[in-house]
Amino acid sequence: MKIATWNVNSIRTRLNQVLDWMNQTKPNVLCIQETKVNDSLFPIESFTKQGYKVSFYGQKAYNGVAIISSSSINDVRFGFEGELNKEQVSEKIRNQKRVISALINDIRIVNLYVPNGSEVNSEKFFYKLEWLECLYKYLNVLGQRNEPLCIVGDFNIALEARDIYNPTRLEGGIMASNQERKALSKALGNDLKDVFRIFESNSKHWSWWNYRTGAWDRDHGWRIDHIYLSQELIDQAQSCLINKETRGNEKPSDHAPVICEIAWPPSPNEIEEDSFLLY
DNA sequence: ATGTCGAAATCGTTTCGA
Repeated sequence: MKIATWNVNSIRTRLNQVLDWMNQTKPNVLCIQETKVNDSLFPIESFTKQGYKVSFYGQKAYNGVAIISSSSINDVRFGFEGELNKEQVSEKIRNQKRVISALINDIRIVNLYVPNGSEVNSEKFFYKLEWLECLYKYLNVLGQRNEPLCIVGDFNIALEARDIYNPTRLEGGIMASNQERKALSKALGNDLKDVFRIFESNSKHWSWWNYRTGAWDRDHGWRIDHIYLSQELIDQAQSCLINKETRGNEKPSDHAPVICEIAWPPSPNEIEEDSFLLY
């Protein structure tokens, strides 16, 4: 099973690039962020024509998330309020459409667009920290349900020095501050693992290059798009790659897709071996 | 400090967010 995440920076502007990439890559599930479109204007048919189902949670101009899947999409939940009660999610958090989740092949897929935060200690920065505290509560609820978890998205945070092209200069700044890193690490807890780091420990693997400053040409990138898996899925993970070539397209998104492959559902053989190990 | 994008409103240039 191939699960991918991609911040497309407007699904309508990027539609043909996304369809081309899907045609080449054939993901089972593609989670997209920054769709920047009202639900009534989402280009549903472009995906259903290719045999995919689609669920979305969007708004005009900003934000917006969607799940596109070849298997049926079940128990779709919108926003943090899909799991938390109203007192736990403030109105300003509810107003930005950044969270959608669903059960697909018995995996709870969560698609996130974490706020950018603008500058450390700005109003938007504190919004980001509040949002991450909500994420912590949200993932706590999910963790109690015994579903295999796959949390993907644009996290707008590089958790480690090796995830940034110039850590000396950039650590401590937005997307690499201690406050953001601590808040995200707390939200993720101990069970969820960044599947990319299971297969690749070196630096210089990026998923985002700023449109400004010739970042792509200089390879000045950040790895801020992640796929986190709970243990039973990590055990079945086979690969995790960043398709950076899409960043070289004409009129590209500033983000590249990240895709992981998981042997799922596990073969009957493996299930037997697992139960044997219990004895 | 700034570069470039995408979308919306103020409709052709400006503003916001990233």
